[in-house]
Amino acid sequence: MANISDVAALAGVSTATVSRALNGKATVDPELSARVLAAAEELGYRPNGPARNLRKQETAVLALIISDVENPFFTAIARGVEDVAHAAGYSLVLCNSDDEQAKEREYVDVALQERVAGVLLSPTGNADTAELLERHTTPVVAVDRPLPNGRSDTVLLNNRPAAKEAALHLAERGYRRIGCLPGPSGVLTADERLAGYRDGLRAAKLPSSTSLVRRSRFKAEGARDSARSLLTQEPPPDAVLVANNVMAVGVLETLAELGLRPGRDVGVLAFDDAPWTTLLDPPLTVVSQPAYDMGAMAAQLLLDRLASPGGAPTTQTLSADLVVRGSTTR
Amino acid sequence: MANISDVAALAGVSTATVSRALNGKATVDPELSARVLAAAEELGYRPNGPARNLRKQETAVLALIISDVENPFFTAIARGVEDVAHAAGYSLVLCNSDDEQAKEREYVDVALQERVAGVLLSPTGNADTAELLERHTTPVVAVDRPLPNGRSDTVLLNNRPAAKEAALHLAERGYRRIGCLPGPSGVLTADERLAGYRDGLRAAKLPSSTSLVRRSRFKAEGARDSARSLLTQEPPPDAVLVANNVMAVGVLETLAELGLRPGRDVGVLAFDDAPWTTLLDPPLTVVSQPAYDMGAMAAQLLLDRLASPGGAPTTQTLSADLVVRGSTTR
DNA sequence: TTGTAAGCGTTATCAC
DNA sequence: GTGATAACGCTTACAA
Repeated sequence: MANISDVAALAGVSTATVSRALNGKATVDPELSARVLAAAEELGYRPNGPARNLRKQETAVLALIISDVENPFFTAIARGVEDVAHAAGYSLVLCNSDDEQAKEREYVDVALQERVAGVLLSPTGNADTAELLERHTTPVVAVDRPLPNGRSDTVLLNNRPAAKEAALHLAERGYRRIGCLPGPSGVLTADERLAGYRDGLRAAKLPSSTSLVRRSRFKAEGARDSARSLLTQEPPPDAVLVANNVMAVGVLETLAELGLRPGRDVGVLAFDDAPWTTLLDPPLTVVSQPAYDMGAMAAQLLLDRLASPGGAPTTQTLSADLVVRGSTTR
Repeated sequence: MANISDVAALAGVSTATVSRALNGKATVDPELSARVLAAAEELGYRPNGPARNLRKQETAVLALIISDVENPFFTAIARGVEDVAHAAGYSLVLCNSDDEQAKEREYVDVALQERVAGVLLSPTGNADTAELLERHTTPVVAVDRPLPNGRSDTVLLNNRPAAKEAALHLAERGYRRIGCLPGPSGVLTADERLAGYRDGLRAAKLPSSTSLVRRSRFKAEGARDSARSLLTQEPPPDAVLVANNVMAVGVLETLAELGLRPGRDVGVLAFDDAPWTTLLDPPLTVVSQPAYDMGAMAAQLLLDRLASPGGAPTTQTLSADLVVRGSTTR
């Protein structure tokens, strides 16, 4: 592949001039500049990224490490990040940690090695990763969940109030034994949604019981098992609050298997407003998270941090909206 | 950030020895090696990627450029690619072209500049991109759609027979005016699905008419408009074949707005088996594409090409499965 | 087995 | 306004 010397030779100038011309520096003769551009075009010259990054000690690449590429919530975040990053001249690379601490660790390692300008991360809760990032100077923004040590810019959702509102809504609709599938223990979003759910039950003066809660991974598979175990006990719950849209798929499948109709037999309320939620019969009542905005805001925070490295980390908390549909109507 | 000289100084050896120790070369004294490892650990040393890539003239990174991160079909491909790449020691970076030729062009440019080891691409049909890639030596594999010039390894689906089978299924179920939303004109997958649909109508001796076809982007929005225009004409179609799962969302929304029930009023059959298709009432009949396998196969093809650069490009074609559910039962 | 030093392709500093 | 040249941090002959 052609390098800067090839271009210089063809244009009959020095490599310094090629570099200046190609980077649009003011101080270069228009005629030479034209010759350089023509030569570069002819050779299909593309500057060597690694060499440039090495010399400049910086890259125009951001890394976004999310826990599930197949979850629309995270892909919406990715779009938000990408639009803002792109507008500022940064490329975005996406990495999928699968909610596994080892994979997350590995991708953070790669990002640090490649000296990306900054990292956006929805942390699995791996303390190693947090420590790793803290020891290095690469700016980090946590999205959706905070880093264990909490010493970074962070964009969160007000999970606890949102879950409380959701539980209260179920209570108002006349459901009396409300179950909850909050997601995995130890993940803050899950723990907060569980706490909010309990807040709601308390406020509605409904009995709270551990037998109404099942922890599982944020996956359809785990939710299927949890839902089956929850709904086949005696007495069964008459409603269920589900922590995300992927789990909601598993829950709804289980309801269908058990011959239970959402709303009439069992109230169903899930976090995340996926595109298919309105297609169901009855349509799904959801807690809609501003995923795109969370991504955009996180990217902006990172760009700000790159522009002015000093200063204390900030935490932005966005609000979710309860969108009432048919699955919470008896 | 600590560099190799810092480690060398702390361990009391030369940079060469540090490099050899850290890269597990055999010829290094165990005691020195231990000292190096300890020093590297203490300093939180992480080799500078750009410097290493520059020196070695190679990277262990693959780029996957897909046209829609929010489409489960493409994220499933991404998982297939990632698993295979990861097992072979490569990192995967994901880029989202949004089905826009300019963005695709830009990401290919970035990939070439960064000297990634190889590129996987579901092309938008941009001839520029194809030419760009051809002029450089970076290996490329096309997934789901071929490159315009067709001179690369390629993994495809047998779209035309699959669409024909789908159309025939609708005919067998007694639908007589079968419409089609094949996706954008000029995109091969869309054009092939349209051709297969016409094959099916011909085989079933049903009338084919351009008034039964609406072209649009592979998006819910476009499909909504197309479906409305298709279904409100006189006489309306009694079934519709939809080219992907994202469009299917738009079509199903439109049916609901028009008060039409899938299956009974209008037969609905869509490409892609998204997780939510079984939750609908009636559940959606689909053409299930082996997306994960397509990704895994494409990654393998790329790895093979990296291992042995010579040889003619191959094209692998996978088969889709018709999964019959309720939306094609009257 | 270890160290010295060249070189990967850029950009930036310095003379001219 | 342009050209030589040093430097970025690493790996790898080659020498010791």
